[in-house]
Order: sequence, then C-alpha cells, then structure tokens
Amino acid sequence: MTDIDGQRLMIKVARLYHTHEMRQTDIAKRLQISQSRVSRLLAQAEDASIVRTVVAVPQHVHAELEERVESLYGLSEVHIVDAVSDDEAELGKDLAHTMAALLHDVAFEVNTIAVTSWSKTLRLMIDVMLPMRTRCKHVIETLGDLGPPALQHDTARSTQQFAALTGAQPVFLRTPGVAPSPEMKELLLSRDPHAQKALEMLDSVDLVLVGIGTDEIDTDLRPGDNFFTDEQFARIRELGAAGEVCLHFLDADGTPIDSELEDLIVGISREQLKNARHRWAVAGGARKHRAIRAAVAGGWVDTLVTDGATAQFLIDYAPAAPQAAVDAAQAKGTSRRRTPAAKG
Amino acid sequence: MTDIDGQRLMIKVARLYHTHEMRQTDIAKRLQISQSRVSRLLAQAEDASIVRTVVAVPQHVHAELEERVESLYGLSEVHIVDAVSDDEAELGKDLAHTMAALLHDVAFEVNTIAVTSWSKTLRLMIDVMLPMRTRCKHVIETLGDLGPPALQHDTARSTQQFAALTGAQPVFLRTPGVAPSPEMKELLLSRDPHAQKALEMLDSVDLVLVGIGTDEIDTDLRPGDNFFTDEQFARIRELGAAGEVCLHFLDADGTPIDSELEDLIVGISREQLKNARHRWAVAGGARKHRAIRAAVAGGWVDTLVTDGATAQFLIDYAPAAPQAAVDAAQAKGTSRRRTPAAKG
DNA sequence: AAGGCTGTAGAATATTTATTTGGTAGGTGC
DNA sequence: GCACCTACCAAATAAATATTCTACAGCCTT
Repeated sequence: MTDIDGQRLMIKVARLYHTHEMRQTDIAKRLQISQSRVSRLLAQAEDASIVRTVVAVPQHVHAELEERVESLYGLSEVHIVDAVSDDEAELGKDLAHTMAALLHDVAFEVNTIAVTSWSKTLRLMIDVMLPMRTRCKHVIETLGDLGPPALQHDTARSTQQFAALTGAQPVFLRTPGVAPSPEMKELLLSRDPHAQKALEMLDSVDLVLVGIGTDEIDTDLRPGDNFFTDEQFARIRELGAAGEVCLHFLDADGTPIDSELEDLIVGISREQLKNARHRWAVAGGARKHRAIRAAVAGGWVDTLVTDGATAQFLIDYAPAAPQAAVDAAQAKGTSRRRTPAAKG
Repeated sequence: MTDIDGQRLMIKVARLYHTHEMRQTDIAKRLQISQSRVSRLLAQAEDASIVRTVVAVPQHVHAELEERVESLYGLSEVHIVDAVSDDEAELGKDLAHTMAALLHDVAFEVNTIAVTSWSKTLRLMIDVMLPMRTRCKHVIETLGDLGPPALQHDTARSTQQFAALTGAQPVFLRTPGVAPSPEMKELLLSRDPHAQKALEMLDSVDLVLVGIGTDEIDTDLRPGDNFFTDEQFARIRELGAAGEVCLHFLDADGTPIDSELEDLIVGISREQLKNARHRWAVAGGARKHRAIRAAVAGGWVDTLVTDGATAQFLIDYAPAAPQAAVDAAQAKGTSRRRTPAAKG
C-alpha cells in the first residue's frame, strides 16, 4: 500500500509538473509538501522512467542521404542520426536512442522478435526503451552465451527486460554461443531441450534486431573465453572477413564466408536470419564502416540505423551491382516508402 | 539552408541535453555558444515538439478498477487516469495526454482512422501528440461542421494535423454537421461529392476516436448556430436522452433514440460506428457520468479512457444485464487482455 | 548614407530547481 | 525505554536554468 501510494504521489507530481507545467513551489503548496520533496519525487519519477523525454528528430533532416543509401543498397529504410560527436560512446548512445524510438512505433504486426542482446548498442537501447504495447508473444535470443559470466548476466537481464517491455515471453538461449568443436556443439545441444526449442523458434521471426561486428575481437570479450580465439579470428580474416552479423562472417561484399567456424556457432542460422520478415541493424562509427557495408551489401539487413559519416562511406563505396536491390526487387513488389509526418 | 542549419543545432543541443544529460553550460562551452542560447534552443525544441516528455503511468496502478469496468460492460480496454484534480480543464488535459500516449502505440494495423476533432478533448490530444509512424492511409472526420466559424477552423486544423502526425491523407467533411431539415441535408449532400465520398469512406474504418457528449448543449456552441436548437435538445431530453456519441443520442442504457434529429446529422451513421473495428472514447468528469455510462452500456465504444470517479460511477451503476458483454461474447471469441509491461 | 526596424547574440541578472543542514515524528529491534 | 533507523519538513544555500538588458548586424526606407 505505502509503496503504491508513494507511486501515486510521484505520478501526480510528475503530471502536475510535466503535463500541467506547474512550478515546483506551486505543486508543493497545492499538495502540502515541501518543494524539496517535489524535486526529489520528480527525480524518482525520472529514474523509475515514469517520466521519459524523447528527442524525436523530424524527418527530412537527412532525407537525401538516407534515400541514396536506401536505393544504392536496396534497403527498405535507413535512419541517420546526426551524431553529437565521433566519440564511440556518445555515438552509441545516440544510435541506441534512435533505434529505441524507431522500435517504439513499428507499424506492422509483430509476434516474434529475435534480439541480439549481446550487442552493446542493443543493450543500451533496451535500457532506454519505454514499455510498448504490442502483440508480441516471444522474444528470442539470437545467440548463446559469449564472454565472461558478468557479460552473460547482463545479456540475460537485457533480454528479460526487453521481453517485459514488449509484454512478451522471453526465450533464452543459455548455452555457449561458440562451442569448442562441432562435436561439443552437438553434445551440448542434444542435452538441452530448451536451447533446441529456442533454435527452432528462430525459424519464423517477424523482426530480428542485430548489431554489426567487425573482423576484430570485441574489447568486452577475452579471446577464447567462451568465444573465438585470436587464431580463429586471424584465420577468418585471412579468408577475407570484413565483418559479421550474429557471428556469421562476411567478406567485403557481404557474401558469407564458409569456414569451420560456422559449425561452432549456437544461434540463429544464416537461413533463419534471411527468413526474418524484418531485419533491423544498428551500428555506426568509423571502425565499423567496412563491416556495415558488408552487412548491407549482402542483404543481411533491411533497415539500418547509423550515423552520417557511415552513410557517406556507404555511398562512396556503393557496390557496382546493387545485389540486395536486385534481390528485393524480384522477391516482391517494391519496398514501402517512409512515413512523412509533418509539423503543425 | 539557414533554417535547416538552425534546426540541426537545435537537435544537437536537445540531444546533448536530454539523451547525454549534459548541463547547459557544458553544452555552451562545447558548442562555443552562450548558455542563454542553449536555453533558448531547448525551449524552441520543446515547442517544435522535437522534444516531448511523456508521463507514462505504469500499468497495474488502477488494474482492479479497470478490470471491473471492463468485465461489467464488456469493454476490451479501460484506462483510468488518476486525475490531478476534479477541475474539468485539468482533467481534460490528463485525459488528452493519456489518450495520446495510448494511441501512440496501437498494436494493430490501421489503414483508416475516423476522428471527431469536434471534441475538445480530442483536439487537445492532437495538440500533444507526437508524430507516429503508421500505415494509416486516411483520416476521416466523423462529423460535419458545427458551431461558429472559429470552431470550424480549429476543427479542420486539428484534423489536418492529426493526418500529418499519422502520415495519412486527411478527408474532410466540410458540410454543416446538422442540417436545418432533412430536405436541406439531401440538397446539401447532393451538391457535395467530397462529402459523399467521405461519408462512404466511413463504411470501413479500423479505428474511430470519439468523445462522449451529454444531453446538454455544449458551451462552445450557440444553440441553432449550425447546431441543434434549445428546443431540439429539450425534445430529445424528453425522449430520454442521457448522452450522445457523434450526435447519436442514447437513452440511459445506451439504446439509440430514434427521432427526427437523426435525419439532420451529416456524419458517421450508427451502423458505421458499430462497424468500426475499434472504437475508442475519451471522456470524464462528473457532468458526463450518465452519458458515459450510456455510451459504454450500449456498446458504442470498446475502449474507454476516463478518470477514477467516472469508473467508480460505472461500477456503482453497472447494468443489470451487461448487454454489451453479451454482444461481444457472442460476436467473436473474447477480447484480448491488457499488455503487462513491467519495470526493470 | 542616415535613420528606423527587426532579429539574434552574449553578459548580467532573476528565477527556478537541487542539495545540504539541522531538527522532529514515527517505526523497529533489543 | 532507548538506540537507531527512515522519511519528512523548513530553511538556507548551491547549482542550474530562464529572462532580462544591451549591443550590434542585416535590411528596408527615404
């Protein structure tokens, strides 16, 4: 009682302040409490995310760039955030917020979402998301566990939270994401009906959210620590890897690279990925340019959230034959256009 | 150029302030501008609604009340705002914000929305809405013009803005909403192909947004001024009117009242209203209790946004035979449950 | 080219908000 | 009952933000 009562007060104060635009002192007077309490309640409300402020970038700001990338690579949507700086951390925040806003108003029906909580940007996105009212039933992880236990924990928590925010059931993949050997992979899976189920469910997802990785080992991950080793990375680079999507390595043009590494991954398969009705990626920053180009050129993604510099890179190094565009065009009609939405 | 450039700066500042949580002075230093300018840019961003703060009431706060109303009246969803006061103006604001938030994440596909911009609360809602990404094609007015030209203008502007916000095409009904006589109605319509088209389009709408009116004349409207006269209102009250939805008068239990007034209305018909896939109403306040009860008891609405006191009224005076519930139950399976969506 | 008009900027200042301080009331465990 | 919490207040103050005030740049007008 006392707790819900406190929450009531918090909401009331938040309402008076934000939607009725009253001053804190006036609210204090009206509710017979001190101004300091009003201030604190507002702070509480913020970090209980009862109050959330969104920065909605009006369309058209980058319309040109966006459309050029879209048509060059045959993407259905590109969203460019004009990053606040080149700093990776700050860029990440911007990307995350943009993706969150985007996700928040998907315009199509969604039953199943696959999410790569293993991506730093996507985890950040989940942290800044608001609850959404969807009909989503299941949120499935795209990959098994990677890296040290602390990271695994974070990842699981993010998946959990994402499910909570969408009102869906989380489906975890609590299995090593990279097995030491193909035999081990089979062995692990054979003993884990949950994982088997999860992998099966990845056959039909409406929306998959992925990050895009480079051909280098992530700083959060120790080589070999539940992940590929330095040697394996070296090997895959030799084979021409420019980046990866859900640990499927791609060459510079996005063609998937067949290697023994493929047989070690426990997670969404290439086919499953391509089968997903919508495939959204978020990634940016100079370090990832090549990888991003690979992912979009190969058609592994149909919606991209990135920064202006990356977009420019994509334009400068557009593929001669826009393979994905060809794919898309012959698959079905042609892609839907962006929502205008003006200002009054 | 200069304008879009200014906008860029505005957005950048908004980002730095809101998503990166920097102080104004730091932003000023970083961008080599004065703090006052930062403050002003932020203010600009607010009223260009590039920045919007939402107060999202967590679910469960009123879950009990809501569910009781839902089951007593067979509504698919009831949303209760804990109003900040009983004052009608303040209540209206709260209702409007809540409805806007709700609308912002509809979970179903929407092609056509019918909107009653003639309702004060709905106009307010439109003012506080953010742009939504939907697939909505058309936004149609549910009623012709009412009241003085100034009000007509506001209404048209609201419809226009609503369409812009949803990325849809507005379909206006620029015709008197109440004709002086049935003959005049026919005459007016026969000369107005636009209106005819609009009325036809109301045959299949996915979502209709309505207010709920009482059995008294609205203060914004002069009797007779493009509206019903005092006499007509007296007459319909005699016939037992408790309220109206889109000018269709209902008795205390929501049964529509047949009268000559029906033949004067230019707007969505009863049948069209009932045919709409989703019917959302927003209304509250003591003055409207009876009218709201009528509207929900008669099944004219399937989702209601209201205040706690009204909800309590609805419970206290629940219909003996929950007619709408019966309707709904036999029509199709049973209605979907609310989205939980928890907090991390 | 001078004079007015407008809009924008920064410096200074006023206002608002956040935090600290010191003190009281209620609750809890011992 | 007493020590020891916590939550709150009032008041004071620090910090942050909004709003002056003034200057000046651009641009008509004459």
